[in-house]
Amino acid sequence: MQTTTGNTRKPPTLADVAKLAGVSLATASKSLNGRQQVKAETRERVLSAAEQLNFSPNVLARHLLSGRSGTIGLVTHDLEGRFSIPTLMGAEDAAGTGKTSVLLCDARGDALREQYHVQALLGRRVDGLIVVGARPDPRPSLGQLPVPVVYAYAPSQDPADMSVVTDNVQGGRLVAEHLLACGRSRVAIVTGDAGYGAAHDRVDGATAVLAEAGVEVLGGPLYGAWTEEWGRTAAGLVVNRFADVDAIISGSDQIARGVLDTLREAGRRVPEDVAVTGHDNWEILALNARPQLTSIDMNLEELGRRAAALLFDAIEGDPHHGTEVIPSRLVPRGSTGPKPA
Amino acid sequence: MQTTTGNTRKPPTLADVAKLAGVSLATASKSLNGRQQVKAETRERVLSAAEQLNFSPNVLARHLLSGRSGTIGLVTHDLEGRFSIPTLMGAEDAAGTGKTSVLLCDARGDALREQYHVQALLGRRVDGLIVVGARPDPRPSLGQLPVPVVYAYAPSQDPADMSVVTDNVQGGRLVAEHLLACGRSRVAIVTGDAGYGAAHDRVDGATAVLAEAGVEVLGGPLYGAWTEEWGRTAAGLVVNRFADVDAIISGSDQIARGVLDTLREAGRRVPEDVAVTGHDNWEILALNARPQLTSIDMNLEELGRRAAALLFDAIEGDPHHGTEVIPSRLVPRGSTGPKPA
DNA sequence: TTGTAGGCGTTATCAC
DNA sequence: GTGATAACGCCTACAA
Repeated sequence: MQTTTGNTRKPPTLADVAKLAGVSLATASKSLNGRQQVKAETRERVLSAAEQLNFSPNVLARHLLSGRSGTIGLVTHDLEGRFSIPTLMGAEDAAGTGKTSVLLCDARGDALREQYHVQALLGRRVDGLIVVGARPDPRPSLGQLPVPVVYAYAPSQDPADMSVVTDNVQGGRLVAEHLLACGRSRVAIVTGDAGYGAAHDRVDGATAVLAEAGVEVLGGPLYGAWTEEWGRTAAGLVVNRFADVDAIISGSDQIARGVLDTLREAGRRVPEDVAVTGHDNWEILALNARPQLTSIDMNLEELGRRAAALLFDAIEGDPHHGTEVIPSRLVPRGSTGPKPA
Repeated sequence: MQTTTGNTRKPPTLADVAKLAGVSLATASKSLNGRQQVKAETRERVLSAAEQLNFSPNVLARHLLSGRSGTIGLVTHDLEGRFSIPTLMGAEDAAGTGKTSVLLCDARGDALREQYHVQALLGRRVDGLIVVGARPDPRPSLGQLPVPVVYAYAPSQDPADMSVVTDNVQGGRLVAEHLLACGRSRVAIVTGDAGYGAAHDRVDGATAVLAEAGVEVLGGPLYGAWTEEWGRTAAGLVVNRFADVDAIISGSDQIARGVLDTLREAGRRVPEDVAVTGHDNWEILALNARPQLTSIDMNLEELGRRAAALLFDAIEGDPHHGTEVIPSRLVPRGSTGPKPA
């Protein structure tokens, strides 16, 4: 580690390096940037001078010329939440590997705050913007901006925008296919708030597959809340009304946890008597469940990476349009399995 | 909303505004920055020109002069984790209100990646750095850097650095005081990995308070893992060995959830027979528990805000030193209450 | 009250 | 191979 004396001194500039190496600014620049038009020995001298001064080039100054800041803005609406974080990780992943950095803002679901942050980011001359929603329903477009925008998780209402979302319908299908493969035929669905498009999509995917197999959802899907409490309550309703239920599809892992609790207390064995599935693959819930929870992973990190990739394409001048859908995957665990004969 | 035509055109510059307003660069600058040396009417003209062009000043260019980038770097080691997010929110909160933005990097617990990110951030001329750890144990210092650094959640091993951490000892005390106030005297402790300093600190705080009241911890604290599974197992041990236990202090909310499950299945009523406390106040776990979980909130957002405040102080030339401790607070819920007579 | 000119740190384009 | 020099977009003395 270099012995940088003091905290306050301004960082060394290219001029300092050049002076120390006894060359001109131009030569110093070329040396450091690997240009070929400089003698090896000279380059050595510059490099060691830079090393000695602990020089790191001022990226901001570089931006003035290039017109690119090497920075993207990430506006999230759900920083404390479950869904934005993996998306954000994926985006940071895709961005960070190169030499673009991520400016993070939390708009907390407030359109005004969003507007404010977007303006601030534009002032910082970000090369592009990713907007991560809090829930998967379509949201208003930011409109025409001087830089490309990708909407992640929550798509833009404007089909001309770029959006990346999870495939909730397919997620629902995966669950149903899995349960059918397990030999289940008395299937109930317990899911969350009917105000969420995702709730319906997941139900639609599942019911479609079940219907093809001639299986009807017992009593129809039960909508409620995204809580364990509702899972417990709803599972009670199901068990009372359909004693021979052999599978319960839950709209989220939280709901599934509640379902599992009620089943255990009702003396139903999982998965022997009743198979249970969750959704989201929230490991803190899924892995700690008894038994561990079969769930749908929405591949949110992949979604984030994809969003970043689309954004970079657009920045490079190759914009896509419309909504891209990231498939989910089933993560089978102990809460499902073949139905005993 | 301005009708910005096209996606690709370069943003307008101050020169464009000046030209449109028919004034010089300097006058345009003064007008936009509220300098007094310009006629009201002229200012109007400039402002409306700026409006018309949808001009937003290039903050990066401004940095070249001021030497400040209006940006801080946030290096986290636990982006997917429970603890860094609220800290990050607090920091973003404190920063975002002003006009400094946050550059986010996830180092994922890897020192090399951390080093890399720090260099990248320094290249971007951040005004300061906040490093958020993944676990509360002391970590190696980054050493002398050209900008101030604050270590959040995980303190630096070097006392000359600035650190902000949670008060785990005090958290432990709060729990013990609460349980004593509830009239409990047969108290067990179930906590996580003994490799975590936080586990010991919380235990120490609790046992100290209990000892003062003449209460010993039944069988001594049980160390294990930060999982529900261990909570279930350990609670089983406790109940078998100490039938008259009337309180179980859990080292985390996850553990507490496991404890609650075992107690319910053992036929113990909570809180009547046994009071249970958690730690972390992870709402997804605490609020969904039966009954809802009394827990310790570490005030992580406050921690983040404080870290940012310390950083800003240091940036302004008023650096603090040493480790600042943020007190926790008890959040009482249904899992604790007075012991019935 | 307004305009001119220099400089912030870097890179690219030329001459040398 | 190397070195002046002109940008980039903005701000701030200073001059007019």
